[in-house]
Formats: sequence, structure tokens, C-alpha cells
Amino acid sequence: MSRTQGDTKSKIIDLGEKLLLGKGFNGFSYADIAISLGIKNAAIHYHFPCKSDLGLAIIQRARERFKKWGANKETEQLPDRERLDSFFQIYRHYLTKRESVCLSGALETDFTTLPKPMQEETRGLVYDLLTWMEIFLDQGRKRGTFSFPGTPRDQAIIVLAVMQGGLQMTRVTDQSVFDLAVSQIRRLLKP
Amino acid sequence: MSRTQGDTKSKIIDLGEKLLLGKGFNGFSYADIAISLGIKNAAIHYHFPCKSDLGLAIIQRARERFKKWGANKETEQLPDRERLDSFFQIYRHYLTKRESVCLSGALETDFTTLPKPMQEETRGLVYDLLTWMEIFLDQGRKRGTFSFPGTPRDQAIIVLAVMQGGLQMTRVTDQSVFDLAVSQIRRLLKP
DNA sequence: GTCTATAGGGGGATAGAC
DNA sequence: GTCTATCCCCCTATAGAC
Repeated sequence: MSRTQGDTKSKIIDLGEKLLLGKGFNGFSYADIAISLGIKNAAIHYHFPCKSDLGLAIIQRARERFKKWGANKETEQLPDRERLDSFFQIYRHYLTKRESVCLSGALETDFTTLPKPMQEETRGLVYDLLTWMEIFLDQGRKRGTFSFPGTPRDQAIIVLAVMQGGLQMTRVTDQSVFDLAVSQIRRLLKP
Repeated sequence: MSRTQGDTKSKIIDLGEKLLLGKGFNGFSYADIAISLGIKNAAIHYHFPCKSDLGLAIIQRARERFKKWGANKETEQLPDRERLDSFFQIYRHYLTKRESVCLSGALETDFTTLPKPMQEETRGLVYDLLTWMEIFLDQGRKRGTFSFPGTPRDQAIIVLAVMQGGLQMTRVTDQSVFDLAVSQIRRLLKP
């Protein structure tokens, strides 16, 4: 059987994600994707009738990816601090490979202009991240790996905000700003 | 002399800022402003020939505002921790009065799509914020008001990233998230 | 599944009257 | 300073051929 559809479809999501992260949801068009993939505008509409369908697919795939990362046997068995670094690496990759901010940050700033289904999916994404981090920090503190005041939820909010804000700030200054942010948040978690 | 111009012009900047913070630079149009102010599209172009002229004016005014805030005699003489809270209040106001994210965060996510002059002004804004916070934290630590590992610059990055990311996250969850972020960053600075 | 062609709307921006 | 009128481009989306 042909896998032309599957290939094109995932190429569109790949590129759509890159454009979304790089330019915001209102900053790219089907034409950008079409030109870059060497196909026509209408071909994209065949796979994703509305732009919000594409946006939704991008967020859903990212949530699945994170879910798999969290459930990965190798990752799961790492020592807490290495697992933390592995989490930070997700954000570092946004910076190095895609020259972009993170998905939650991009979607949150565009939030008010997003169609309802994308808003809901964005909420889900942020919920996933917050929940994972909260549980992770809670376990880590109980084991003595991490130390921080307040509740695990308080600290989870801080850690995610730093990743998100750090990626954005680094975009207008220089790469070192994000790396300094990561180093500092690591220090702040030291027992 | 008539002050019609001055009035309209600053009303445009006011509304433009609100829209920029609420919907992103690519998320609002001259028509939004025109309708809301009860004037016509062309009237805005009289004051700001290009949209980037308006964007530039918004950022420049915000920088002036922050400069004045920093140089304000009353603010300057406050104890460090009250001055820190006064800084946090700037961000809290974005949330309560404008239902929006902060200016640097909004501009950074749209950054790649912004005209050059706006990019440069955005860099300046972030530089202002980072520099002020770095000096403030440095002095505070020397006085024993604040405690944190790493350099003042490291910590300044973290604090700003938390404000920025916190405002964005709170938009898709609930207001408490931003307040929890502020409480937590205050705790993390405790001696 | 992808194409050509095109509809239909909104965007930024300008010309010229008042 | 503000208006009416209009241009032109880009955008999302659809219809129908291949």
C-alpha cells in the first residue's frame, strides 16, 4: 500500500510545528508549508481542512511525545538529577534544533486568538507538564535529591516558567541566557 | 492650541499596547483600534504610517515608564523587599487590569516576525529589565536582604523568566498560578 | 492525493476631499 | 486631523479536474 499520505501528513505536522514554534500560530500560513514541501496549498487542506485542525494535531502529537518520554523505561530508571537534566534537554533541543521557543509558551501568548479546540488542547498540554513536574519534584524531595521551600506544585510552576521564559528571553539576547537559567534552576534545587 | 492630536495619538498607543499584550503583534489590526476608538483606519495611519511605527512607540513608551519607575524617589527609598514587591506588582497589573501577558514575553514570541526596528527596541527593553534586576539583586545580597546561589545575573534571569512565564501559564490555567509563582520566587530569595 | 483555479475576506497602506 | 474611497496583497478555504 502507498504511504504517500502518511509521509506528507507527518511532514506537514513537522513543518507546522517548526513554524508554530518559530513564528507563532498567526505568524505562518499554509503557503509557507506548501512552498517548503514543494506541494500546493490545496494539498494541505486535504489533510487538514482548517488551520485549527493542523494546530490541534501539532499539540496532540507533542502531548503524546511527552507522555512517551515520561513512560520510557530508560528515562524512568535514571537517577533524579539525570532525569531532570533529560527534561531540560527537551527545552534545549527547541533552542538548538529548531531555533524556537517551547510549544506551551508559543501557544499561551497566542492563546486569546486561538480557536476553542486548540485552547482546550493547550490547557491539556500545560496540565500534563505541571502534573509531571509536580510529582517528580515531590518524589525527589522525599528521597532527598532535591531541596526547595513551598509545595512541589509551587516549585513546579517556577521550573516550567523558567524553561518557558528562559527560551523566550534567549531569543532576543544570546544562547547563554537559557543555559544560565538552567544552571541556576539546578542550583536552586540542590539539597 | 488643539490637543486633539495628542489625545488621539496616546489613545491609539494605549489601545495598541492592550491589543499587543492581549493578542500578540500579529493578532490585532488597525481596524480593531479604529472600531474601538470610533475613528477610521486612515486616522491611525496619519499618526502611525506603518504598523511597526505604532509597535515601536508602544515599546519606547514602556521603556520610558520603567525607567521612570526605577528612578522614582519614593520607590528608590523603599526597603529592598518592598521594592521587589513593587516590581512584581508591575506584572500583577498586566494580569488584573489588562488580562494580558507582559510586553517582553509577547514581543519575544513574535520576535522573528517583527520588523527590524521593533526587534532592536525589544532587545533594549529586555536589556533594561535584566540590568535593573541584576544590580538590584546584587545590592540586596550584599546588604543581606536576599540570598541566592550563583551570580546576580543568573538570578536576575530566573526572576524575569518566572514573571514572564508565570503570566503566560496563568492565562491558560487560573490566576492563582501567577500568584503562586510570585510567592515561590520570594521564598527562594529569603536569606 | 495532488493539482489548477478561484472565491471571499481581511490586512496594511495611500490619495485626495473636507 | 479625520474622512471616503480604493488598491493590492496575502490569507483561509472550496470546487472540480486529473
